Amino acid sequence: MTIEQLSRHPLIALAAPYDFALSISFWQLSTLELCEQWADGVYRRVIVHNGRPVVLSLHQAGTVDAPAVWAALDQQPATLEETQQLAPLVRQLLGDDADLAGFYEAVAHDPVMASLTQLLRGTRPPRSPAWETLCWVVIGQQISLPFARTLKTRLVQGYADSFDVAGRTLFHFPSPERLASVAVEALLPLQFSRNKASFIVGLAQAIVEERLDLLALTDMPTAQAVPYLMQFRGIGRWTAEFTLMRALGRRDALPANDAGVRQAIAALYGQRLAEPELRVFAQRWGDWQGTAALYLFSWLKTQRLAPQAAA
DNA sequence: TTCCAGGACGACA
DNA sequence: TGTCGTCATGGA
Repeated sequence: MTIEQLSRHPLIALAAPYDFALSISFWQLSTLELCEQWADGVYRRVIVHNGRPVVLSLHQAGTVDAPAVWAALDQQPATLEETQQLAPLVRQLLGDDADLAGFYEAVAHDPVMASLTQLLRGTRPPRSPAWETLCWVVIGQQISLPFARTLKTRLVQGYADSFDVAGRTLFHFPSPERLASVAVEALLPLQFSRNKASFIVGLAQAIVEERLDLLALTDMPTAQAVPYLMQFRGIGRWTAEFTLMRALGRRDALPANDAGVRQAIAALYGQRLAEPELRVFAQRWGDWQGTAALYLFSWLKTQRLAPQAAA
């Protein structure tokens, strides 16, 4: 399908450079295909629109240097009015405010990171809602990615609404209200540890009881948001930083204790660093350490996917 | 069998 | 404040 044909639809222009496919497939090994999907060049996620859950589909239209998407709601192309209404959310979902050019310039002095920015040019990982992200990250604490994925799948299969789209099942992540009412014991048969189950339920209850305000994170600098999150049981520094990086796209939020970050630095820079040393090491990226971490993750993803793609 | 995974918490010195 | 044991499972 050509751009001309696609241009029948109202377009949402995005900041360049932006590689839609590269960016969306970023989380392919973790959360993708449960609450968000990437198939046939289309990104799908369930959103609440005018008070009801609908399947939002984003179709690529444009190029890396002139990027744009067009939207559909429940498989029907959005009207001009709907597109205008959806544009801010779409831009937020796609991390359109991330200043990639600024990042590339800031790390140009680091040959390794500079080569990554060339290899992954236009990568701007999609963001997911803070509550959904926080749960994903808590689930992912300490366990392997495949097992984390198993737990995530069981959680959404048990507690999320599902939508059949293009022959696939798409889940709408359960709200805090839904998970706050779940008994910790009910998650144990899903192979959640008691700690992990109580963290998830407890955080949901904190939101319902308005002790935890994830919306307030938007207006907090990262240095304030990290200790704010860490007040709550189940959220350590890694979880706070990972959530801020993933959900809010904080360029200065570096999950320095992350095994993936350490692994990527060991592979690319030849240095196996513990958390304190890694934080010092990361100062070379200035306040772009979170964005740099995303590029390290993205590079790791290409390494992990390569053998599977060849198989 | 041991160690490591996209850790956090609580006890203890 | 820093260290260590514990939780919990799967895979290499």
